[in-house]
Amino acid sequence: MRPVGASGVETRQRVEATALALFAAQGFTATGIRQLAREAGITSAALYSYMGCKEDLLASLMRGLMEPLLERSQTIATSDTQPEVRLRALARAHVRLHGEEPLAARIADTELRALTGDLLGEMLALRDAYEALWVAVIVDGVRDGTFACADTRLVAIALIDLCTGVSGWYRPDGRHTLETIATMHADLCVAAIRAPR
Amino acid sequence: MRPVGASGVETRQRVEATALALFAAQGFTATGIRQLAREAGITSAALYSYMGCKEDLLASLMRGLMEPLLERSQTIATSDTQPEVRLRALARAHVRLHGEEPLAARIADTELRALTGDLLGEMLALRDAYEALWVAVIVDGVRDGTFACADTRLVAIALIDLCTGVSGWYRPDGRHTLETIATMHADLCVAAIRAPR
DNA sequence: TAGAACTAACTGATCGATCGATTATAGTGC
DNA sequence: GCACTATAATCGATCGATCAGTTAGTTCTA
Repeated sequence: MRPVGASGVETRQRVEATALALFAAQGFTATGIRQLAREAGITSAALYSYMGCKEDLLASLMRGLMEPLLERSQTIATSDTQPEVRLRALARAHVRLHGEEPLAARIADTELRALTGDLLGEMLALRDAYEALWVAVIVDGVRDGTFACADTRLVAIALIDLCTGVSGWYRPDGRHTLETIATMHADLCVAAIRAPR
Repeated sequence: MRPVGASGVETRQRVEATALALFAAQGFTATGIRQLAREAGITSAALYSYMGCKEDLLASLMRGLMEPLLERSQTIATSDTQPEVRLRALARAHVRLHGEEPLAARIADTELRALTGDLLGEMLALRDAYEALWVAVIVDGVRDGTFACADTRLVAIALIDLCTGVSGWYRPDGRHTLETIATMHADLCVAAIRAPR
């Protein structure tokens, strides 16, 4: 039964926003499609107009964070600037997106294990490509003497993790702007591996 | 039907080890008690000899990480040493335990949202008490001029997160000993917030 | 010392509930 | 009239937890 004035575009947005909120708050598996549908204002059967299956919905939400993050970061990592400038910009981009999209970030950071098959492969590839950008920038910095570190991959992961917690606590009405927070994290990253003078 | 030679002590250990592995690999909610029981070598009914309910089991696994972590860290944070020494030791303790107990760490880091009521309150209190130790040490370091940072809480969380990723990749047969990795992380933490000279 | 009584360590079956996904159908809007 | 946007009902399956019962191991007592 189609309600008066129903719009597929709006309903899709509601479904996605509801899924973001519920998956982030209680986890993918713990969110049943009946709850998702009810809170999106439709029935569970109607959900399948907007998603292939539940796992497809999860993957698309995660993609919604990972793809822009990777894109922004690829541009930064390949820019013709000093490694320190690039590392700062990588950190900023990471914190910014995690602050702008905390729900998607939280899902992307915790629900990889809910994915199977090709979807899992795809998300792992995005994650690995993203990490590789950080590694490359740090390697450049070590090579030109800006940075010093004993294990580039370990450090890249540690710094990415350092920038990741924002999604758990940032609020737009908090003490600092997201830009300030992003800068603080960038400062921490650069200071952490700056080579001794 | 009691099997010949069955031992409650051994069975309990198997249940806990199985739960650690499964909860960490696929998530708490996605791990059904029939699977847990089967892989522990008993039936789902027998599980209830070893846990109050599924959520109780989760909480006890998380407690198994959080309590020693908090204990070790309390001793460190209240020791009569310089803030830098204490921060290094906090980071080491964190990385060490996350490397020694990667499964419990992974669960503690991702499954808080599966808890409800008093259990959730308890775990949140442990987490908050733990964070407060880092904050206190960093505050001391800022006060005595060793450290410089604009927002102590933000930095404490960022540094804890920096040390947390180990549980995702450390393997005992890897390139570095856990002690070396712990030291690297401690170095990153101290360098990240050391005051300019 | 043997058997009864008890405790420990389970089992198969069941309960009430929910799960993700599908199907036939129906109202809406252009 | 047809594409869109839903619905109620249903399917086959699984969920966490409980219950009545069974076997193994230990202790007690006559």
